Amino acid sequence: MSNERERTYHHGDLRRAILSAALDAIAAEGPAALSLRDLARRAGVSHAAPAHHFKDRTGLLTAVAAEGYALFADALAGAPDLRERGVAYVRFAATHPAHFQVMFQPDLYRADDPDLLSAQARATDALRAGVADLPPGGRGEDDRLAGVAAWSLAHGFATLLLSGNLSDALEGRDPEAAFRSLTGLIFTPENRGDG
Amino acid sequence: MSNERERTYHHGDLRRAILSAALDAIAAEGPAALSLRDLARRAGVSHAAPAHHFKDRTGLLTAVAAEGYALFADALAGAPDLRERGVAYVRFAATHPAHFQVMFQPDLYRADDPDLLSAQARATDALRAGVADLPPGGRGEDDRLAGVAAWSLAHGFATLLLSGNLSDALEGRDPEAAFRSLTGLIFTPENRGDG
DNA sequence: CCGGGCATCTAGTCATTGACAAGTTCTCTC
DNA sequence: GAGAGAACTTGTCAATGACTAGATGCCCGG
Repeated sequence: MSNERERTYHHGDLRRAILSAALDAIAAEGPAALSLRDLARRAGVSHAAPAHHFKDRTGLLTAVAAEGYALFADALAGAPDLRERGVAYVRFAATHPAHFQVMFQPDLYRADDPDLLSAQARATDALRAGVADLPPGGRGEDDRLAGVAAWSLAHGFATLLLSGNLSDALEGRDPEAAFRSLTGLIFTPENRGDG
Repeated sequence: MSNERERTYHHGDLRRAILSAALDAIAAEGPAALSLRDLARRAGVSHAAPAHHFKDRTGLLTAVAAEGYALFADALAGAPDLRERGVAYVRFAATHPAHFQVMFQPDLYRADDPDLLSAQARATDALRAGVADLPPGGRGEDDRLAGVAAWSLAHGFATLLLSGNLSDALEGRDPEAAFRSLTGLIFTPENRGDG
């Protein structure tokens, strides 16, 4: 029960410790720089300890992606309308950069992992629910394209933000607020979907 | 002068051979899976040969990014108006997935490389030129936001496309065409910038 | 209370890789 | 035709991911 740092044989919650350290490392230097042995050192355990919880380097990244999609689904579910869902999308990326980065690089993890799949499904549902209250529509498959458009806008903004490509244009402005007013430019009154 | 595969001591054009092999590998398995030694094997040279041309693994990826930005600038420059520039953006991503992937992951390469910087500047100019012919504007800094919006839309679409997230929504439709009609949904006549 | 079973972690090893150093072979120029 | 330098090779080292076998401590049944 050593919740303290009393260095017993059993760590207590090594899985979470490794995951958190991984998130820090990814946020700081990208997923490529991630080293299992380094994470083990930071957690004060042997070099093979992480393997027990995650099997693999890929397994660790799969866990990151799964957790990411779960948190993502929660974040999206809390938003009232399409616009705020977009804002939540951007906010999630800004708040959980490591998760976000891994989630959208499928070559980093095992896409067939059960935990990942269910979390991913929840997130997809939340996303689709947001698109559902788009303009009246009736234009057939254009509705789907409109969903893709909204998704692309939020995703592009989030991605560019994380890669540092928006720092010039935003000049220190709050990204979230910037995105909110940005949507105001695009979704003019006539084709706006929210209240 | 052995332009043939006559296996002389000097390869002939090893730099390009390594670069091309790298692009293949990245497109197939992502930048993380890239191995200098593997590229050397494919090119039929010793394991240290790539280092002479690229110094580093990071150096190789820097070269990829630099070439990418150069090609990107060319691709963007050819487009007549904002919408077509967006289409060119998407087309570039689809045509040069490896370049595109590396370009927008700055933690993979050396951002202060001279060649990279000049190519990047050219691309940025081409991008800004596209935004210049946006709606009449007069709304002050909203113009900048509108540029960010257009960029986000194209970038998000391209990124989601490459990560395979649009395959469901597009159902085999041509991504380029899909993006084109998508822009038609957003840029309604009144705030459309092109002819 | 205690003994076995199991999850958790350690220690040791191997193949692979990136990076570097030093040497070899070719080419080009003066 | 020699030497200077570019292009490539060989050899080596530390670090890493992955695997195996073994040590440790917690928990549950008797």
